[in-house]
Amino acid sequence: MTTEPPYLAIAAEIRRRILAGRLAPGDRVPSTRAITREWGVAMATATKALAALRQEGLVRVEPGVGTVVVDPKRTRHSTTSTLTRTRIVRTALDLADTEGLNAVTMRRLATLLDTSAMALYRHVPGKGELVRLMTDEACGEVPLGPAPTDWRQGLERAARWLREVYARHRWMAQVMASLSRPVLSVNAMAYTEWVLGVLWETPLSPSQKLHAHLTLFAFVQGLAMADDLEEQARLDTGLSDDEWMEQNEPRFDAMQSGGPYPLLDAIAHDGGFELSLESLFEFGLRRTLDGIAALIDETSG
Amino acid sequence: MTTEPPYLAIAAEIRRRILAGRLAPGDRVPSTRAITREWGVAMATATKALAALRQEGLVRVEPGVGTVVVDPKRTRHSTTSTLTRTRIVRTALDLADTEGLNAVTMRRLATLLDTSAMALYRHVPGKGELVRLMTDEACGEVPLGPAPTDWRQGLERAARWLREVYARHRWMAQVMASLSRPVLSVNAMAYTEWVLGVLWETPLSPSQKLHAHLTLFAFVQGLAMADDLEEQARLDTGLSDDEWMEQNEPRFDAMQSGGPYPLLDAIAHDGGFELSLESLFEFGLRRTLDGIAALIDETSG
DNA sequence: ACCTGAACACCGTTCAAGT
DNA sequence: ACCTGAACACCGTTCAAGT
Repeated sequence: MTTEPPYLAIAAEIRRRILAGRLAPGDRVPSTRAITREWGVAMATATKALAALRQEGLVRVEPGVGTVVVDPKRTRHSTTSTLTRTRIVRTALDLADTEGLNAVTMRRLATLLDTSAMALYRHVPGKGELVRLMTDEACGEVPLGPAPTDWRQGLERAARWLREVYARHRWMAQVMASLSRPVLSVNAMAYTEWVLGVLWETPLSPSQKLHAHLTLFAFVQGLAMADDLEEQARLDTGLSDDEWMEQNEPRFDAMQSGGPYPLLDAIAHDGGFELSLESLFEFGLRRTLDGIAALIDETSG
Repeated sequence: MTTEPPYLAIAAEIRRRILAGRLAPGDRVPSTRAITREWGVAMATATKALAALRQEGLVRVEPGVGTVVVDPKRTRHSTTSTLTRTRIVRTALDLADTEGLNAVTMRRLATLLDTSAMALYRHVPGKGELVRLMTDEACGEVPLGPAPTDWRQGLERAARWLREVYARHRWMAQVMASLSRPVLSVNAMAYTEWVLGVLWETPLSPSQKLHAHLTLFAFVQGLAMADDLEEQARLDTGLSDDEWMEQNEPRFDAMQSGGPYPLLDAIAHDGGFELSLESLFEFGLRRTLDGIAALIDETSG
């Protein structure tokens, strides 16, 4: 038996653990750091050992997790579909929807698409532009339909359309809000045009039409931001809203010492009166439309 | 002359450049990378050379910039004020106000406070909690004053209060919005209590009171988000809104091919009818209050 | 008691090199 | 033409060590 290089010996040992089932598919194999400790070798040796296993196809680097055991049953995308801008944008969209915008990193995206991070830059100039493409794609998913003749029905449909887009893609609340630098999105522009068209027959001045549109937009945007923050909190902490409230009860109690809040208390003890973002949307939508109706009455009267 | 170690020779050369004025205070000295290229030495040598200069007090590491020449005139905080939670929070607040929330990193904060990043963790459990402390501090800056007896005046004052808080600290739009997991802030709770108090004498149900409050909150939040995104864009790109518009004109023109937008065009060519977030705030505030007034009339009538 | 340095596991992006 | 690897200059946080 010739003296085997240490890195091969280490790779062999980890291979044995995998084949014996002691390390199941998806499990993390020892990190380079762990290997240096366990075998008393240098980092370079540990890295080489893992690289050998990676080359064999036994393990794979999962960004954000570490090096994990590959599942041999999961038939790897043998039809290595070519990398295209659309494929990148769609994958990024899915990722943002399920794990939040923070999870969309070039490296993570690259492993999902089975390429290197740098290959993405051949199809997309950078992350900023990628996010812009994602918003445009998202705005194109839901059709607006023909504009109703009644301005109120039209504004209401526009608000519901926007709310649905945000509901499908909560992360969009973080990027859509800019008013003076509108998102360079064909589909977002079509939406604005649609709303202005709906208001065209009203006696409002062009400036008032734009203000009316953006008032409703800001309200829906504020709600979407709340939606997004809560979703993000759920993903980050793994806690539901109720669990979070329960866990933070002592802190809320401690804050009571800063002064009594009888009205807030009354509401909290009634369980927030079935307050949901859905009921808030319906309430606020009606109030805002009533307010705009008052202005239109005033102007035409 | 004994053979000087290479790292000392390199340090001496850079020192000469500084003393000769070829490298002025604030200028970047060669990075470790640049040193390896210029002198053909290993990274370890380059690092040791810079460390020597740092120890002398001639240069200092400016996170996000590199190693820069120290200004000897700027009398360094000789009264090394002790590190306290308040001092950390105030410094973080200033930093977020001037450079955005993204600029608030533990390392950056530490150099501003003349300590190591890890020293901060002795006073603050982590970054999330730091941001929470910042919001509470910010909400405490502006006094709400006594509540008016008229609900409409009260709601209006609440909206203006919130808008002022956001105007002073644009980054807050990113963290305040959550409704089901309220920010654990004494001062934010006091604000909610104040608004509910203002609405107490109206004939609205408790649930409607809460909805009315949050409708206005969502609107102001949506506007604040726009403010923040625009500020952030200005900081990131260094472009004013007008410069940005000019630079992106070709892209907007290209989008026209996706369909004609006559109404948007008409507005764009009139310069947006003096649309500003300020005029939008005034417009939307009035509409929302009118809408709530309609509900109150209906309920009491 | 308080602070530090090195390390871990990440980021986006540049650049030179490979097929 | 397309993709890759190494590198740069960062992150937040843990841990063991220093004064």
